[in-house]
Amino acid sequence: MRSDGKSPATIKDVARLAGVSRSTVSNVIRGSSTVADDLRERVMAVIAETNYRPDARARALRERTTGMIALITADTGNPFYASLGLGVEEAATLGEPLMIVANSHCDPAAELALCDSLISRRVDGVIVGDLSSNAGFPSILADNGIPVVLAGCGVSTDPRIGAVDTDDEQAMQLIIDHLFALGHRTVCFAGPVDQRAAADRRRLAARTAAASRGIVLQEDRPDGATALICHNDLIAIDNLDALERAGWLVPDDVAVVGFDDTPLAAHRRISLTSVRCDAVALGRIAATQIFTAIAERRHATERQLLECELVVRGTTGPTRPGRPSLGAGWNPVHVLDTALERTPH
Amino acid sequence: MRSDGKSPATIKDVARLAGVSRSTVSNVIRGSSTVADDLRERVMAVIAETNYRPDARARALRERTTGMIALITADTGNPFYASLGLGVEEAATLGEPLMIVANSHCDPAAELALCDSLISRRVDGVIVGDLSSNAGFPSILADNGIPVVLAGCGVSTDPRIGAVDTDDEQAMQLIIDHLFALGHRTVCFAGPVDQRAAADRRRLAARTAAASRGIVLQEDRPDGATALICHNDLIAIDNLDALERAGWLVPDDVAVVGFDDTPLAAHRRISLTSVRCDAVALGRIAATQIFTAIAERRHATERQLLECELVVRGTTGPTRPGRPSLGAGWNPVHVLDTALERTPH
DNA sequence: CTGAAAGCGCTTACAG
DNA sequence: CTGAAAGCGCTTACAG
Repeated sequence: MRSDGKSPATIKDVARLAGVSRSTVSNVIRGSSTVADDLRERVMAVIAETNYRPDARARALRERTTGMIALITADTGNPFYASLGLGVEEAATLGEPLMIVANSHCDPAAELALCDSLISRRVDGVIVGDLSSNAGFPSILADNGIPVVLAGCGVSTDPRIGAVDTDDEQAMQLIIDHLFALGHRTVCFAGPVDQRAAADRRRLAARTAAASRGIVLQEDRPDGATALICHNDLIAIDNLDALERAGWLVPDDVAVVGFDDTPLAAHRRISLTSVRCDAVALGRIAATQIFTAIAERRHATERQLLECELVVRGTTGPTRPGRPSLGAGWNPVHVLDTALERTPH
Repeated sequence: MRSDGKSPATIKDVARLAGVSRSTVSNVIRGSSTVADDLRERVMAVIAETNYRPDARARALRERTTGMIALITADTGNPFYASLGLGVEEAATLGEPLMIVANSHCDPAAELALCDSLISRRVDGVIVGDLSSNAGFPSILADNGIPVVLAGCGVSTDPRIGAVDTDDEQAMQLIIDHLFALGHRTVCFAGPVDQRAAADRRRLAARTAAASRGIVLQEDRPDGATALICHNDLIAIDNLDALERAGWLVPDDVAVVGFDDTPLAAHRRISLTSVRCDAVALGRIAATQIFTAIAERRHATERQLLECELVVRGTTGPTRPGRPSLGAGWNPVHVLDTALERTPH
């Protein structure tokens, strides 16, 4: 297949051509130990002319490390995960480990299959962007000596698993307080179509916050609500669309709140009230945890919550007495896994 | 690090525990050759109780294959790439190869570094979602015996490189014809901030199509244009925002056209006229090419263009005499690499 | 049908 | 400072 019909040069080839031993070539490559200058030069020259690149597979086998980490995502179409990945990338500059980005779709079977594959491949660490409710795979990874940290999807009961997440309780309290001040007394929480841990968590936080204000919280049912609190911006933006197509006015009839403050929330035509959390920082922190855990050959066990900020925009406003509230005629849209499979309107 | 303090079971452990040779264990795992039922059962039992998982690193070294392919992306925040990845995933069910998704940001230095890493790791194949203009790394990959196909970013001059892309010439003709019919005679093409091959290609196609209608095409400058043809939806949506913030009316003063027909284009509040191309199909076709190339130990050399369809929505309308056209007061926004780093308005 | 042996391409003590 | 040897965990002919 190679144009020249030969297979890639190995360390053996280089050693032979340079007239040294394989150990010496290895030492030159790794910059370790002191190699005599003339030998080093000879080896370097041969490496350059043969275009030799050490085989990472062999190295991985020998060094018990692959230089690869995995980022497990729920929904590649959500810019939130893109930011998360960017944060990981930022933190990764040092050892430049390669990232496997895998979309589990929060499907338990897919998660398990992925977990198996990741263990077989002996990835150095795993960052979980979201997972199905009560998913067991992080513990299986830990059982196999792989450090894992949850990023943006709660805190595991397994002490061997690290976490960095938004402070959902605080965030939901901000949302509820904002809606309460605007006069809303019945609100609806709209989660994703699948069962994912992050949504469970936010749902619960919404419940607590609502209770603190005496607000009635409907979950995934609209009955009488004048505001829609959505699990994330993607869901919020989709519901905004669905509401307006069904004839409701936002924010006059019903308020809509998102979560993540993705770039689009700030778009003039969308102007979505949302919770800003620094997804890039989330990724960076998770990655840092993982990298130090790998370096110290231990699990990642730190847990950290990031404060959020409410960004008020055009989709929330005061309730207007006499306006219709949501009712039987309309149901919140539970965005499909990747928002990409929706049929275009 | 492992909770039980032991390292993962190896084939040697299994062989010992089952009282057979390593070859037999290997045969059982791979289902190959006929192993006596009783031995098979014993081995299976030991595998189950030791939780043995073959080490993919060793296997890769031995089998000269890694079961990993890479998808190189320009901008993870663009849902277009998410769809592309979904298509690859769809086609991958058979051998369930793991995907390395890497964001080159279309930066030549990053591309080269990534290329190096991919060669070292001996990935089985590479799908390129976009690349910098005249990037040489696909040929370097090919030099190293790695099949590569460009998906959605043109056709390489290197015959060893496969391609599947939108038919930009046809698509641009659709756009130009549509705008011409609406009365537009001067239009502006807005590309991404970086130099990427896909944009070069579209820019050229716009030039040809515009010439066919006697339309004046301004590139990245607004002067006198009444319509903005954007390289992709992300750029279009950002420009829509920028235009309206600057006081222009869309579509009354200026028309905006996107490319990709991402889910958001269909949103009621955005309603972006765009070119629909099946990104999932693009990914699926590219992946199929790669997989057959890998299986047949050759380069992927097919080239294929997919027809596109123009979806007319609310951002394009007839020119209105007397309305202001774009001028010195405003410049198109060239969206940053990942659209995620924009400061929120 | 089963196992001993060689080898994939590296790195790492260990002699010299 | 340099090289011979062992070994990482697999698979694949090849004997028996």
